[in-house]
Order: sequence, then C-alpha cells, then structure tokens
Amino acid sequence: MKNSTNPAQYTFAIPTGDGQFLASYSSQGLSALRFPAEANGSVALSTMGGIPDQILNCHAETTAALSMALVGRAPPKLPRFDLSSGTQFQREVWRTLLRIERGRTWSYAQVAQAIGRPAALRAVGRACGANPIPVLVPCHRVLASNHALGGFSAGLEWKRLLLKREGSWPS
DNA sequence: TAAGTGCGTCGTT
DNA sequence: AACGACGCACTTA
Repeated sequence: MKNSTNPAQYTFAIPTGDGQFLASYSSQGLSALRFPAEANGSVALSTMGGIPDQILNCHAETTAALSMALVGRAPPKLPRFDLSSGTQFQREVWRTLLRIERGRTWSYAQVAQAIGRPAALRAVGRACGANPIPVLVPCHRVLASNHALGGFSAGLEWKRLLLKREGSWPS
C-alpha cells in the first residue's frame, strides 16, 4: 500500500559530464533523480523567490554526491532521501540497496533474502525498477544470479557504464 | 556448452 | 487477472 506522498516542491538541474540530471526535493529530502533526457531543455523553476536553506543544502549534498558517484567513487555523504512515494515493500528494498557497497554487486535473489522474502525475488526486480533515486540508491548494483546485467529503467547502457566505473564490470 | 521452454512465486497495477 | 529488471530445473542441438 502506498503512503501519502509529499509532492516534490523543487526541481533543479545538475549539470555533469554525462549530461544534465534533474533532482527533485520535498521538505523531507531528495525525492527523485532523473537521468539526462534526450532533449534537455532548460528547466523552469517555478519557485522563484525564497528557497529554504534546507532545500539548498540538500541540493548541494546531492550535487556533490552525484559527481562522486558518477566517477565511481563512494560519496562520503549522501543527502537526505524522501522515499515516501514507495510502498513499504519498495522502501524495504531500496533501503537494502544502500547496503551494497561500491565495487560490489548483489543478485536479485540476495536482495530478496536480505529482506526476509527469499521467494519475492521477482518482486524485488520490480521494486528496483521503481527506484526513484537511481545512482545514489544503487539499484545498478543488482544483477541476475548468473551475473547477467538484468534490467535498468534508464537503459542497460547506463547500468553498464556505472558498473564499469566502479570496477564491477569487465572491459 | 549454449540456447530455449516451463513454471513457481509475489508485489503491483 | 496479468505481468515482470528472477531463478532453477529440464530439454534440445
């Protein structure tokens, strides 16, 4: 079941060497991170005027963490996350993903076991696909048991790239 | 071996 | 009621 979601109140662009990411924030923290879109037009910020320091601080942390993560290093500090958009099951999965260290990978089955539902491995895959904060919540570190890539909502090229930069993918 | 098929399982739509 | 970002057992070639 879903929880009431605090609507994302602010969305900022984060330019990186890989393109412009979009980060959305609620008062609770970073609520969504989106990969660079094909046609990445300028993002109109409807929030001209006072942006709470709390949001700005969070965004600064996100920017720093993202730049680290994109070059395959472990961010020393992660921003506060707002994962309230997920169901309890999804949040449990996402929380588990945060335990996967840089340079390591788990299988979908391992994640399922970690949350005490070894049979729900397929549902875990779905939950990974619903991860609102890719890269920082490292769903890309989950592979199929046979070490195949599995899937990735933003495209397998991204998954492969992220893993390569962490040294978790050959070639 | 490699590649293909079938099915259990379970959260989500 | 149907569908997966799965995994495993079990064919075939």
